Amino acid sequence: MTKRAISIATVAAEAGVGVGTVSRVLNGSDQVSEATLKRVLSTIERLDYRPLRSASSLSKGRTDAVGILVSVITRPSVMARLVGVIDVLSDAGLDAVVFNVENRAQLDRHLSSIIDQRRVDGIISISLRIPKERIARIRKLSIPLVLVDNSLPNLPCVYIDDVEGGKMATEHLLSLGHRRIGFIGDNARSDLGMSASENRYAGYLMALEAAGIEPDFDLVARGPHSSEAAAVLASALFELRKRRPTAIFASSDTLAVGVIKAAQQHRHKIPDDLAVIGFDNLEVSSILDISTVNQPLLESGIKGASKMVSLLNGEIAKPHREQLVLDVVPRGSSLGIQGNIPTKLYGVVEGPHGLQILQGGEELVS
Amino acid sequence: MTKRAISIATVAAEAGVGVGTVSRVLNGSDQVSEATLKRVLSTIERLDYRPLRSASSLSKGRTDAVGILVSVITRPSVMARLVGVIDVLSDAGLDAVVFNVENRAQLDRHLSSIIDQRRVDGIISISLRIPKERIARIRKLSIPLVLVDNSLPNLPCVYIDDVEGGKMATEHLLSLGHRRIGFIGDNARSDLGMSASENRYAGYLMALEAAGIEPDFDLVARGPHSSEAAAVLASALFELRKRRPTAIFASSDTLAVGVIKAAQQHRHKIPDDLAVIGFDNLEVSSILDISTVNQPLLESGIKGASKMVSLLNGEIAKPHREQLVLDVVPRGSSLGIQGNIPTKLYGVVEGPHGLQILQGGEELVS
DNA sequence: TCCCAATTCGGAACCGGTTCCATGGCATGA
DNA sequence: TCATGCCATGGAACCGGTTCCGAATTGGGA
Repeated sequence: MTKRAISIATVAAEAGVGVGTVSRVLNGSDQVSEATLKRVLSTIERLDYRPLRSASSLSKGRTDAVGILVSVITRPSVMARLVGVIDVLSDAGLDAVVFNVENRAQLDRHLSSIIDQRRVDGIISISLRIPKERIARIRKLSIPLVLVDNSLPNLPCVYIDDVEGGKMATEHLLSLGHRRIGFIGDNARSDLGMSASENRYAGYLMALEAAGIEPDFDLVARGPHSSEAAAVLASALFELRKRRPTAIFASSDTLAVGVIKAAQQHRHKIPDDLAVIGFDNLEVSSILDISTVNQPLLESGIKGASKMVSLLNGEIAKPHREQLVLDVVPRGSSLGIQGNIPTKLYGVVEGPHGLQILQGGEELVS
Repeated sequence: MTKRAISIATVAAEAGVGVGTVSRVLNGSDQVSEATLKRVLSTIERLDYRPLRSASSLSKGRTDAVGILVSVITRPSVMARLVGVIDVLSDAGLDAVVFNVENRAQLDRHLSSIIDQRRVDGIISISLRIPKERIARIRKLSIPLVLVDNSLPNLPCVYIDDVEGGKMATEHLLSLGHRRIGFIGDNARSDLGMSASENRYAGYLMALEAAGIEPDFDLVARGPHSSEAAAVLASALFELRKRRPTAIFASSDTLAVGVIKAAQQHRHKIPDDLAVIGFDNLEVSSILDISTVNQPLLESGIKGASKMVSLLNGEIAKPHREQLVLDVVPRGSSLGIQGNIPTKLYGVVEGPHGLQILQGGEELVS
């Protein structure tokens, strides 16, 4: 309706060169003489010309965008990974197209639209299991696929050993002398294949067995992934009275928060009456002084996206499959040492309108 | 390298029709006879053909993608809005391209690349102020722009009245008899223009003035947006001994968590020694029984994205500028009523391997 | 039986870049 | 001086869809 947007032809005409030359300038070819380069660049500048993305996508045969499949995105752990992924892609000049997946049907719909329409150059899957037949199809089209927080043979992925993590958490409680250790985890969701909680449960069982303790399934409870649900489940475990657990391993910090809240309601002192350990080392566990198993969340996203960038550059992702390390972070909820608030580098100063902590003390990522 | 992907020409040849006809079938034109329609459809099915996104983008002149600019994405409040946006866009068949913005330079870089290369059809900005000159440019190119958690004249936006919210929170504390009310908020960040905390502070001052209370700037503190920082600041306020606040308004729930933690460390009973109210009504405030001001986070994303969908369909976004309502959610941290854990619909049942809360009781969004 | 309008359809032109090939100019070496 | 070769360059062909125009077919009415 208004005047037509300037195209590469306009620039070429204006600069008195051919379209090929302008294209070469845009793509930084060295086949252009100094003088022409300068002239074309100044024309581009003067006309404020930018090549149209979809046109270059069409002829180049790639989109410079990466699709990110994310399970229930609201979980803080998932989010941390996502942030890592987005930041790396953005630095590499790639668009991050995010697809939120909440059930199997959505997963299928998104996958087929992504794959078949080639709207992205690669796919990163976060905390999600992709069905076998889809993987085969992706392979056949040779679209790079990277798994984050998941592992499959022959595919580049970044993952942790959830079984080992569950074992570590349980061993921590065992080492403190606990024998009746409860487990609170997520409902198994076979549709999306988020198996972290169940794997941690497996580790829990292994640790108990190694310690010669018969597992008591009355101390095991599962529910939706929310603090509220965990609190309800913990309350149910407390109803066992004498037979109640002296310690609980919650398969994520979000659940651990609920457990602690329930314990407070029931007037159980932490950690004397009930020790608690969570998983993930979310910010909330630090401030609430909850023991946990640390896993590098942000890092998993960063490493996963880096692999994708390598693959798109035709390189081979250096460590093809990468397992990140876990470590127990003991805090007040199991040790009972009154941990002080971590002041880190924070320095409180007198500001213009009250007290102030100056920025930069903040844990900035990049 | 391998056999060339099938194109619309292949389908046309195979079905014995012209490319135009195939295109009409793809786009649901009614200018196609029943018989041809069926034949083309079956050919498409047989060849498993899908039109290439970038090709159709080029000729249609649109990308069917929306750019989402997000401030520091890690904040739960921002995340909730983002989820709302993504879900609505996804339902409308639009790609969500997410850009994480952590400083002014990034904002500029992303904006120019988005706008100039026309890689998206519209832009949604979440909790972010777009510089005036950029807005002008976006307007000139007539690219739809929707603001979420921000408001500017003549632009479609979804927002709340932060000043009013700050007033409501403070009035809640005043109504409980508190006179020495502290404020803990974020550092002002002029670069990204996230002014929510400062606006809530303005409301705090207004409420105090309306109650005839002289503001005491010794009770005001600002720092980075984290629980840890808030805990440190709250501790500093407690050092005032006799002059210390009897209540604190934290400009977000994340900060309120830190305040409560600090109070516990200092052996201040909540709410008797110290009442606390936050802002946002995050999940954590519910489980920790923290009073707060509820704002519809998910809804803001949903409404913002809906406006975008309307705009892209050439319609006019119905309520052009939409202000969402706030309401105080009084909980234990100010009222002191021992709120029980909200059990909602949760029913605990005996599962195959321990107790279980069946899914569906979970607060599913869509 | 003939004419006109409506319906359906084929295919060229086009969207705006990229790439490859042919060309012309210049320098170098014999 | 001429042959050789390299480098810079113009421009056609192409990427894979969409759209529009003109043609062919059909049906109905006179």
